[in-house]
Amino acid sequence: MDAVTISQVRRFQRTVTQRIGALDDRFLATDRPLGQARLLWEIGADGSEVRALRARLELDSGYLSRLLRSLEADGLVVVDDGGGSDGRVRTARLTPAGIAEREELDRRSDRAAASLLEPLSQRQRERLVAAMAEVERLLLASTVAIDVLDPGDPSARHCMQAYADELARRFDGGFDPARGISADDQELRPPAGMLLVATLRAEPVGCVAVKLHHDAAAAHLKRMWVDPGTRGLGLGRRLLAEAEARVAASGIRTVRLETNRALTEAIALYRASGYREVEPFNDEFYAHHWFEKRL
Amino acid sequence: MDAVTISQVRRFQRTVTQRIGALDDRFLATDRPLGQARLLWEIGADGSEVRALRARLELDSGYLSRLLRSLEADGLVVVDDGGGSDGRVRTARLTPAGIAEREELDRRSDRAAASLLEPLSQRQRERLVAAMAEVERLLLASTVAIDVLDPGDPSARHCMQAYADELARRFDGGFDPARGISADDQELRPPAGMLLVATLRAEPVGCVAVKLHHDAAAAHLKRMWVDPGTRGLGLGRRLLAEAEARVAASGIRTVRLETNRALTEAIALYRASGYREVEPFNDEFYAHHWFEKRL
DNA sequence: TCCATTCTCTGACTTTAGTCAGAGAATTCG
DNA sequence: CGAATTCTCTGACTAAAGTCAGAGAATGGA
Repeated sequence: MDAVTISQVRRFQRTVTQRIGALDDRFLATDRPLGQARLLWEIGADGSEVRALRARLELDSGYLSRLLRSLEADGLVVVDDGGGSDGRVRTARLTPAGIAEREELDRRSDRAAASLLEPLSQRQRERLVAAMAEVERLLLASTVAIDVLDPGDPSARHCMQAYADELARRFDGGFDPARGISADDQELRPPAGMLLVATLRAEPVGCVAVKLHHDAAAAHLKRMWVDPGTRGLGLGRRLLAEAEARVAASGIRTVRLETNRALTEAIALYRASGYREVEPFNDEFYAHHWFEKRL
Repeated sequence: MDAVTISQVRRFQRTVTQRIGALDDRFLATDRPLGQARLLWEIGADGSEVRALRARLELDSGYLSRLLRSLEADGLVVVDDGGGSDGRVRTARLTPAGIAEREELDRRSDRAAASLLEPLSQRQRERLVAAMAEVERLLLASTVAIDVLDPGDPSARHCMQAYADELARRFDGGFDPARGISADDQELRPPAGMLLVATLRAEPVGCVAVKLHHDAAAAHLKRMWVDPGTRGLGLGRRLLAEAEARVAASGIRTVRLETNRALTEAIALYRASGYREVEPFNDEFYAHHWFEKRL
């Protein structure tokens, strides 16, 4: 990769960690250690399952337990089985004192952020905030990982369900998967096909299914979905490119797909990615447009 | 300050520290603790005075000493009196093994930066790098502090010297301070006047002198200088605004200044900041333009 | 010249962060 | 139903990071 680009990224890292890290130290520093403060923050006003905290903060379970004990000892937190169905899972909740301390942290963070902006002119502030939003958006995009998952995987199921729900909402007359061309689990397991799932911090945020039809000349894409909350990150394009790369790796040189006229942004994506509209090559009930791309 | 703006800054902080911090951990992690690795890095290929390291990394002197001892024990560093004139100051230098390890850290950092860019499209990379450069530039700008310094202060002297050097370089026929209107130390100490100095991480990067003339109706600005390396950060504008605020605070309602035609960017700044060109109000040898602003 | 200051270093600590093994209760899967 | 797994917790550690006091040599200023 371009050396100038990389050195810009590293310079950014240095400046930002210095400047942003310094704020953390100066403002968040109560008499409370950073680990406890972070946990206090992460529990939130509505409480959190201990299990979720462990996942979000990526902490050792023993260590987390001890942190909770120390917050409990200070009267900021109570831990109980939050009335949930699973008797193993415990829930941490802030006491009024805990809420007060969390609000204090909040105020300090606000002041820290304000102190960053304070020396700048109005115009500079606007530009900084806009550039920050852009950096954040693209860093988020670069955090998304795309992997082949088994269709039975919970993340995969979540995507399929979300896909079906969205189509049901957007199609005139709803969507019934049974009426469309199948893409059931067997067809999406290698070597028959595969399911690519995009995940952002362990949350599934997009997918695309590939049916390889090794006997036929063309692979077939189905179940293309991107979480509405993560649109604009170029995820659709990445999923498509990843799928195409895998198809090409299997020796097939043509990719086909069909889509519904309601899915305007998908259609735009296909066109922009080099897909040509072709005559119908199947009788998919929900399709209005058929596309093909030579790899 | 605007709550939306502040929350954008805080969201940025969270995303960036997560994403950038994770890279640190995953890639920089040799078998060497972070503190040692940072120190190794900071010593640099040419060595550094221990005193300078302490200042740059803001470490306790005992702690730093111990870190140096452990790097020395691993054969990566030697500490000696670097042949300097001050026998108390010691200098740390990397051994060949130390240089090799530093280069390894360097390669890992490069790889970390590359891994950040890798999932993105070419277009996204370009946008990310551009936005990073903008954030960095503005964070740098917001790091600059402006303070009133005594003209005898080393930072103040540095600015005055840099100012004179620059004029000597840019004026046709050079610059001799003795031929211009005076602005000597006595005139730049309260209450007669003051000297504002902008510093970026303890480095002086700009200044402006204010002569108050309490008897007269107008204050007088002189010695406006911004370090060439930090131009484009809006520093000139900030210095000017700060000076005007101090003038206003002393009850004076008019600011005057004169400048040379060679200083085109300064002239543009004065105009953009609301200064009107007026008839010559003094006989400054080096001046071609005279400006005035009502506060 | 002498006194205060600077610079580095060592000794003696504390706190924070984190790891690992395993136990006990609850749940899920075959 | 029984076995495997999940979830939380405690005990017993280690390593890293950092603090504080003070000593000894070198330097600078009155």
